[in-house]
Amino acid sequence: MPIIKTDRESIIKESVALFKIHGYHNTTMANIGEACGLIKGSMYHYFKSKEQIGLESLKYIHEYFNQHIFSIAYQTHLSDKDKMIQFVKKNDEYFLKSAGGCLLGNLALEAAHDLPEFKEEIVAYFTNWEHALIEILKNNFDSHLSKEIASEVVASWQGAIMMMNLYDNSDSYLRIGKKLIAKFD
Amino acid sequence: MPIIKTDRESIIKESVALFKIHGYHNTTMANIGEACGLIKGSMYHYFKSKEQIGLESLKYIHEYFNQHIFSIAYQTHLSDKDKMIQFVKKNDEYFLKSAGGCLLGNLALEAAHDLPEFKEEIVAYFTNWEHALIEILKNNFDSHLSKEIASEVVASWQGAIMMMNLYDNSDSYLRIGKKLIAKFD
Amino acid sequence: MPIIKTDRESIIKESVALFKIHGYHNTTMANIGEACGLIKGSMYHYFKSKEQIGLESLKYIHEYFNQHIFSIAYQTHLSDKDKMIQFVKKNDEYFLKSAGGCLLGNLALEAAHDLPEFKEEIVAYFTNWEHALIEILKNNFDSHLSKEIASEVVASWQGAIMMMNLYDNSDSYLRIGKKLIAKFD
Amino acid sequence: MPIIKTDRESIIKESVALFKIHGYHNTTMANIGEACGLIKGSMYHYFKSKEQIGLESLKYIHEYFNQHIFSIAYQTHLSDKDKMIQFVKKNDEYFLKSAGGCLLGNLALEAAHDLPEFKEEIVAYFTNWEHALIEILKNNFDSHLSKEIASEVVASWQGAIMMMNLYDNSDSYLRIGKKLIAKFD
DNA sequence: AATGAATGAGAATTCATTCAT
DNA sequence: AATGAATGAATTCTCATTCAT
Repeated sequence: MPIIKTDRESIIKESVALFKIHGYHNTTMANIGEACGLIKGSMYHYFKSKEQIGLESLKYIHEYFNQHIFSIAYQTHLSDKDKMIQFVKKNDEYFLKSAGGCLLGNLALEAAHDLPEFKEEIVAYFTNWEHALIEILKNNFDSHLSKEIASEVVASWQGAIMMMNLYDNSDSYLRIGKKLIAKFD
Repeated sequence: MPIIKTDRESIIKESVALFKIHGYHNTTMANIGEACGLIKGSMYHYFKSKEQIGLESLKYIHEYFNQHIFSIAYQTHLSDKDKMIQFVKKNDEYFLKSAGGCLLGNLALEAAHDLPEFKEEIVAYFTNWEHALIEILKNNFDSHLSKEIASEVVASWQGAIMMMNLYDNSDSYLRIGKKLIAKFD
Repeated sequence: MPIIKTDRESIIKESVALFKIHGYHNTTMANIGEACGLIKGSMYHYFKSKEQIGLESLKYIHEYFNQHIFSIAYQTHLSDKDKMIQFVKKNDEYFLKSAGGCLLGNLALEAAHDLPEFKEEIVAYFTNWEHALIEILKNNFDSHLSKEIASEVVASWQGAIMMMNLYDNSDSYLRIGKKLIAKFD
Repeated sequence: MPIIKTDRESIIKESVALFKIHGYHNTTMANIGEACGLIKGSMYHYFKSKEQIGLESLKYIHEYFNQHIFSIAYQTHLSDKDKMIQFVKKNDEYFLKSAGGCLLGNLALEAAHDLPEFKEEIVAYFTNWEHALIEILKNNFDSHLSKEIASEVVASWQGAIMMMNLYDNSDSYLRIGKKLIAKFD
């Protein structure tokens, strides 16, 4: 996993914010530069292309989820229910706070047909998300059902994030996590 | 409302296909022209701008759903269960056949922040979708629950369509419709 | 001199109005068509090119001046003073009524370097104007002075028409004619 | 006001020359670029649009006149007659040397109706020109007559510059200045 | 005569990228 | 590391013109 230096990291952070809101193709190197207090040409000191910035942005967020959210599923000192509570809590914190929804979800549609490296990262992200949920569910649901629930939840969350962005209302989104936790009662 | 003449309509159809797969900003007038057997400049005979093509593409699909899918909810000669069966059937037919997922959903992520007219149309589409579902549900579920189910289903469907596009697997997507019909047993 | 048919003439009239206000290069065939209630392609039934419309517009106005204004100088039944009074009167009538100034003067600058046929017509127009004035002046002023006055007056009138258009004030313009008539007292 | 950096200034200078000869609408960004030894897109490094180049070209020449010609009227160490002699001399130098006539006058005809910012600058230029002349005249002529002479002279000069461009003959143009100076004898 | 459709060249503008300093 | 300048390709859009009907 890429350990990003401070300056590269700040460019990535700004890029993530811009890509989430405006999309990949509708964000320019000049936009990113402006957000970083640099001119567009200076970005090429840190990244060899816009595509690399895009890809590292995806990896950066993916890694964030791996470390702070998906990892919860693999902790040994928590009960399954507590894992799920933590998982949902962290997930909600991230998506309620972060304007523009889910970077990987947003770019999924733009990238699926034209940017294979992006697609690969995005697929891996959603797969890891599902695996994490399966890990929490597997002791309480059989393997097949766990998989079903996991993929349903990931999809529902993504759809709900999209709607939350359109309607500026988080009720539906939050209900998904609540129902998921309720499965452990 | 948009009673489009044959030629305008064929441009819109090609545009819809391209926008769904490549996104709005990553589809050029030259791409659209090529798909229509015209040169790029000729499109301006029919539409005053790319943005107008985008907006009419959204309206065209929205209208298609109004006429062929959402309308099922308001038919008087069908039972609620049969309405839902029909609704799900038509929905599935559309999304399984049509490459690239849901135009309105796809553009929601790209355009929500930069193209307010697009956003307006997209919001109206999802609202109509929910209203149609509520109409089918309202005799069997109380008002509040109907709304909840409807918005959940729309979001889940959108999320599932996104995943179907990424994973090339329709199982999760199809399960949503099945569960919805099962609510009437 | 071209005897223009009714329909050609109405296109020319609209074109004159548009060229005066917007200039030659900034007036499109579509603009002209719209003003005539035709589509742009239909103009090619009457004229083979935009350049021909431009040239005939110049000739049309030139001919108008020949017939209605410059001709006054060559009438035999009027005194020189009365000729000048009539000349100034007709001139004033034309330029006060017609929005946008002098077509030939306006296009002079656009055409002088890039449209030699236009330039030729424009030069002929101003030359005829001067000749007419010389004709009226020649009995009262020696040949050299008549020429000087004539060319000064044409230039002053053109400059004043330009200013009248910018400032929306006809005082300076009208003074030129008055002074010219006063030369016969 | 426009303290233009070297490179911006050289683009403006080339643009002025092109606009004077070919007009605003008939000069392309590619023409300007070629004259500057750049490709058309590179101009956008210095100016945000063609319109901005046009407007700055007008301001540049206006400023030139303010500093080198109009300013003569407000100098304290010269007699009125000497001011006028200097004024005419500098004016003549400029217009005899500079191909294509008066930028502000030329664009007045093209732009007055479609580019309000251009018109504003052009009006201000001619107004300053008149004010300068009034300043020189006011001690020898009453206020009303000074104004009349000034506006007549500006208009005559503009008309004469137009004719000088068409006929390639500066006699009439030069006579205006001579007569103006003679008023002080 | 007139239209609507189509064209091809070219217009202004954008943008990722490169490079000398 | 950072900048400002420059590039070349591409993008949206315009426009005079042609042509089949």
